[in-house]
Amino acid sequence: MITRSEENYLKTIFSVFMQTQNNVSTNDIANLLDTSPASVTEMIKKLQDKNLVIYEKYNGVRLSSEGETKAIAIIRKHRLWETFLVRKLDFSWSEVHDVAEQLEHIKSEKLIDKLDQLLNYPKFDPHGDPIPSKNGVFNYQERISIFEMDVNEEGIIMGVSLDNKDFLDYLTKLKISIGTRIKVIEIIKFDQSMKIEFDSKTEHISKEIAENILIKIN
Amino acid sequence: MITRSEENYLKTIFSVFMQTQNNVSTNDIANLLDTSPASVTEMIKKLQDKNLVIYEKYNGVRLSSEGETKAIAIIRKHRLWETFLVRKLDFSWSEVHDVAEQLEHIKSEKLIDKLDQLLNYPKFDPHGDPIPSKNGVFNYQERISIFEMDVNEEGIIMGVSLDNKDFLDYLTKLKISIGTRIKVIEIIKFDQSMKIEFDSKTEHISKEIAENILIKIN
DNA sequence: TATAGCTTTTAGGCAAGCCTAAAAATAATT
DNA sequence: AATTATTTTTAGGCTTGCCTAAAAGCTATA
Repeated sequence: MITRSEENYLKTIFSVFMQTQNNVSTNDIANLLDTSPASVTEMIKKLQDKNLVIYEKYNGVRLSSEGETKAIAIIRKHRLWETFLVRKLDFSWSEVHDVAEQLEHIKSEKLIDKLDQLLNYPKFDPHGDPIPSKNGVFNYQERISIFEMDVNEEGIIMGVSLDNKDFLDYLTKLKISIGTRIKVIEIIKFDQSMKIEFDSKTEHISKEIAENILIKIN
Repeated sequence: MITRSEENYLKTIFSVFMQTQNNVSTNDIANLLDTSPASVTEMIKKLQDKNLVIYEKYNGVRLSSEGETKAIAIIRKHRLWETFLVRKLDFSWSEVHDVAEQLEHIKSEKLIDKLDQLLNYPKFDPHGDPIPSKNGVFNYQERISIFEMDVNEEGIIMGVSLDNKDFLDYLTKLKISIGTRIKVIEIIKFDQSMKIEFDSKTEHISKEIAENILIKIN
């Protein structure tokens, strides 16, 4: 049996490894899980004993294939629950995270399969992140941030790269959501802020905002 | 913050007290929670420190009003989740218990309110037990078991008094569910088994089955 | 290459929630 | 009422998952 805490470690190791393709450091895990490096070392050893990670002292850690399977299953559950909360219970973009963080640890294969079915087998969650299928396959979608776009370029919003309440609330206020078609009107050299057009109106967004909104490419 | 374990103790104390109207004994709690009496004593002290129970050494325990509020909230969550699983995810009568046991500990008031709304504010769960409202009010329905009925008496099934997989699976096989109208045809003196009629057919059920099916009275 | 500065690990501790064994209190029976 | 049986509590231990402080190992820079 895998504990809730172990699941959180696996999820964290998975997502850092996805981004860096390198063994994940003790310190990084400690920061992300808001715990001490000493606790991380200890837990990694437990995960190693269970064959869920590959670990070498002073050299970081990565998931074994068994660990990866488990991590993907947790991510699948998290993203399906987020989708459920938004679609069926009218949660807003910014409210789903904490609740999904709890729901992702519920153990019942049938529950997740049925939830998947209820939601009609969604491929992306409300943040635009891919939901792995039951057999662990992700449906990637190449995305770039608005910040990387040129003037006059157009795109469809496909997700965000930041899961921060204030950020998401601001997007809601601007009425920007997944599927919104936008066009870059102007880039202000001085502060790299951008004027963008969508739904027949223009808005001015900061560099920080532009960097964290992702559009579909090609 | 109240822990999952504490929640389970409160729930247990509440339900035993409901049945007996007496202080609940250490041993009873230990048996129901499948733990040792020593652990129960220890936990009760913790709950007492948190003002959730009223406890006197060697004299059992009962809930404080604060503890009762918490217990009712957990029962509300459990029964709403059971209703959700059956109605929205096609779980059968017998499958919901274990999953609801996990889901009842998810902490989010909004989640429960929205779930309640999605299900259209149900008053009874799939076993026919009342779901307390947000402010803790139960909608009781007086019920008796089929075993207490006389020959030729009729009634509508309103619930069960046993949450056992084999029992519930058997009811499913007989196609007996909540709302089914039944009539007692014959009572066999020897083993107190009963012939009952429903949906234009007769079935023969044992005393044990009859005792655990509840019908609406009046 | 030696040393200063991180990072990581080890060592020793703590709270929660459980355990067993033994002691104390209560209940039942002779 | 005294003794036996049962229930409950206390005492001491264990595991999990966390902590801090100190030691050990790496890395970067003078």
